[in-house]
Amino acid sequence: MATYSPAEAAAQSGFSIDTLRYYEREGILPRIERSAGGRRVYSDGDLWMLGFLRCLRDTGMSIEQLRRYGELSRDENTMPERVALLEEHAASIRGRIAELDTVLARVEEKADWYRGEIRRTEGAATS
Amino acid sequence: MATYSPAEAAAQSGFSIDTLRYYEREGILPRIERSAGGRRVYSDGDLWMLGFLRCLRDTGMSIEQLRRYGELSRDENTMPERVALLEEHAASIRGRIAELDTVLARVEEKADWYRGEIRRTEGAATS
DNA sequence: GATTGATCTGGAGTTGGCTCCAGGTGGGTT
DNA sequence: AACCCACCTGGAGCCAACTCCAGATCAATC
Repeated sequence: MATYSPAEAAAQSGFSIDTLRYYEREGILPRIERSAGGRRVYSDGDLWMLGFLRCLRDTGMSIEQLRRYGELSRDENTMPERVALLEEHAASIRGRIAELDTVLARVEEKADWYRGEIRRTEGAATS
Repeated sequence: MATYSPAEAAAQSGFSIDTLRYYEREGILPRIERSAGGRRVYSDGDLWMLGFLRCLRDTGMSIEQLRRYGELSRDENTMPERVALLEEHAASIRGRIAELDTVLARVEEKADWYRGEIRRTEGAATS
């Protein structure tokens, strides 16, 4: 199993080093292994978790919920809860997509309307 | 043309009264008409604008961009800029939808995997 | 005309989620 | 052994976007 320095973990996950420490303090991440000298040593598993956390975060899961997921992930017997949490999040993503679809249509409609107005105005000026 | 009190404008737009004042201070909204006594009186046009601003805001447009849109809306000759701004926003919405689609698949996959694990573990316990 | 509730103003405070800082240590290189 | 850069800790600071507050005013009602 490979190991990673804080800088590598940050580069690969897209979180900043400060954010990685913050997530650990907040209990989103487990206590990360340390080297003899006290530096953090991230494992493949940690990186995997980070990748998934980034997905959740990027799709709007709050720090509070992230912490809940992190805590559950440290207990083997919580898979049903994790499923529930993920399904809830999936539902919120679907809702969000629906909302975005609706607004996208409205924004495009409005842009079209403006384009029509512009043409109309140009026509008036030229006639 | 109907008119609306701050409370009505808030109720219909979904913004709080404080937010309406904030948006006006920030130049997102135009200076709203006042009654003899100095109270704000919102017009149908204002409410329409608020409805659209809410769509933009809810789909992640920043206050900064909202202000830009608001400012442009006060000048008749800026329709091309408004179109550009809306198209840019439409593009960002489309990008966001694509991202959400991707993550949604991944989250569902993970939930499925957990469900598989749960079944496996139950099976082991029962056998 | 007194009460009550909505609204006014300018400015301070809050929240979520980081981000930065000071002062100190680790450890590979010259 | 001296250098230097990455990293450590605890805690302060920051940013966007509101949200709340104090003290005053307006307007409809008793």
